[in-house]
Amino acid sequence: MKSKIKALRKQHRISQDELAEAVDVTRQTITSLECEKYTASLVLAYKIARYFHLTIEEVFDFSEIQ
Amino acid sequence: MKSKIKALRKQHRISQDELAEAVDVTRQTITSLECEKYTASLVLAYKIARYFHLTIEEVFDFSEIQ
DNA sequence: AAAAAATGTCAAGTACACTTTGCATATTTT
DNA sequence: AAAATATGCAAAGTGTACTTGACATTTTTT
Repeated sequence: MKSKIKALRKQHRISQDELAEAVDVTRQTITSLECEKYTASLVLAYKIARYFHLTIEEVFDFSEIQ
Repeated sequence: MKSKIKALRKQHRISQDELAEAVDVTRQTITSLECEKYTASLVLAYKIARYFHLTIEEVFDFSEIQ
């Protein structure tokens, strides 16, 4: 699923490692989300959105669903 | 994870079966979410929220995270 | 230019979201 | 009260989110 994670991360000038630690997953998980290898779980989506002070819907792109 | 799914479904006077069909999962999945057997995927959470014309954050309870 | 930090990827393993089928009980409708 | 509909649950299977560890390449810093 497309998302603004990479763009938000760059705006905040933090590495994948820093974001990973902040939301309590491995760096590999962040890489996979940014490269659209798979879709975040609901809880991880929430943690990432909250980290950037945004809503889930603001971070993830649901336009291609259904 | 706690959610307002059951309450919203009753407000809308639809069965688990109807909601399941609307969001393209089995009735068992809806039962499991309502009984907190597991947490919806991001995509399913979105579909359910959209069905009720709400945001994901309005339907699911993230207050117990972290 | 060299060193350090950041990123992408691969492979194998674990945990859990979701399916399918089927049955038992509860609730609603007739 | 009987019939129909709705709900809860169990067990076994599939797919995928996420982990771990390790390596190669790119980007940034010195």
